[in-house]
Amino acid sequence: MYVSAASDFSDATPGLRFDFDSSRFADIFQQRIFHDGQTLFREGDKSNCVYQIVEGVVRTSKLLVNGRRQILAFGYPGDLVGLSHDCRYHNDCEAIGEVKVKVLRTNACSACFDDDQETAQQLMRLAASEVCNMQDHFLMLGRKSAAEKMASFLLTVAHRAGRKDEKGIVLDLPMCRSDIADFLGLTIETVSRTLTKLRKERMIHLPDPHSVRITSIEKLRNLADRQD
Amino acid sequence: MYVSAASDFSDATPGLRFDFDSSRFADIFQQRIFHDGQTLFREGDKSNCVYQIVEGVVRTSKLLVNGRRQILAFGYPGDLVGLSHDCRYHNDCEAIGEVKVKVLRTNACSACFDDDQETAQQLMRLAASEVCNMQDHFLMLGRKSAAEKMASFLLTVAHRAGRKDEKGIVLDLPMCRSDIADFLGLTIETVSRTLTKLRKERMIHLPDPHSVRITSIEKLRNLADRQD
DNA sequence: CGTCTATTTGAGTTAGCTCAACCGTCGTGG
DNA sequence: CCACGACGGTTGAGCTAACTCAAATAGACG
Repeated sequence: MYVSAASDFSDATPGLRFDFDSSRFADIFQQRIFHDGQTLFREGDKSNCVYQIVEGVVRTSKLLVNGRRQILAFGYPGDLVGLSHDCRYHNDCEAIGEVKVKVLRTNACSACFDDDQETAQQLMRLAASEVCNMQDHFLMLGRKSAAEKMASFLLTVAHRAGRKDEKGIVLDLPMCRSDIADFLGLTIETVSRTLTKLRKERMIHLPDPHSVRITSIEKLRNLADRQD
Repeated sequence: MYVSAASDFSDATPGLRFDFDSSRFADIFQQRIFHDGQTLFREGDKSNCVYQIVEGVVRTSKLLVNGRRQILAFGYPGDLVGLSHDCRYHNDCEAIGEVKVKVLRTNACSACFDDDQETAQQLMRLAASEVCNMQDHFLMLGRKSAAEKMASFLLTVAHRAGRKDEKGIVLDLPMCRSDIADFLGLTIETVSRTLTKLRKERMIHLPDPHSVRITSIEKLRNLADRQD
């Protein structure tokens, strides 16, 4: 489970922000580093920690028996991963590159912080707002073309982690093509072709495979929710 | 937002059950009937009610600007719809056929029931378990073929609202083909053809368009999460 | 009986998939 | 230092699952 705690990621969750009060939780907080590809947790593991990303990016995913994979979300700084309604994690979570997290131990079989009503309410709102983000992901998976998916994805990352400079907006894509493919429900080839297509249509530059410069955010927005 | 409150819907949320203590909420509870196609709420509406389905089925959905639609979930008796993390609903919700609901007025801008910690915790767990259900829906939308989607869908409905008799499991499908199509990310034609295909492969009978009899649950299960 | 709507079925098209080749980068070992 | 293989990404060619468009069928209802 993935929860966005930053205010400026999704238009659907404006102004929502959540910072753990570290002093209050000093006894249960702990910083930790994960390296590229390392697992934070796996589906089915007993869940006794919630993680808040401090630096870097993680991916949460589910596997089908035959090896097909769906990436549920990319977790950026501020986001929470690992919330569960029972004692188990319900998806895998891995680091993409170097990732620094705060580890928050939860009491036995609950992520509700029974003893702290205020925090529980914060988590409730976060969970509800995460449901909201997931709903947009549904729309994308079920009802958008490859180009529309890619445009939506780039805009989301831009909104989340884009840096503005004189020539436009610059993004890092630390995840590999197969991560993007499994997030959007496409193949790596289609991801690659679609990026090339957006480049040829002068919406983006691709200085290298893991950097994107958005050169026309208007075109990209038109594509992401086209009217036809 | 949709929350499953019944224990036996998803294998991922075993044993989770939630019944509002009506006596405790007598002052804010109210029963209400909605007729086929009637709207419980629309995306963007101010959210001051949560609904628990008592009889019938509802659909929650989101619309793309161009009219494309994604159905997020079908709400069955026991389920909660209309939870929000802010003051607004983030999807549409309509009745399918005659629907009886309990209406639960929430205080101004919160579904957290600030004054009732126990209920707040229940809702938290429900929201988390709903996220869990949604994750399975992701896998289906992003990574399954039409036949696999249909098989998964039928099994889910069977688990939720199937009746067992001497010849197998019988389901009602009160929703129309276009609802199913928009839930699975397919077209109505593909839904229809896929049902016909499952019928010809002797997994189901179709006595009429809104009834299904599962004749081989094993075949259906194999198809839903095939190993190849 | 005619109209309307939902569903099914058929025929042809296409977006995205599969399979394969190719390219550039990087780390390793001779 | 270079050769080599591994890996991630891009591109091409052909295929196919699902889509679009169209027509046929079947109930429901006035």
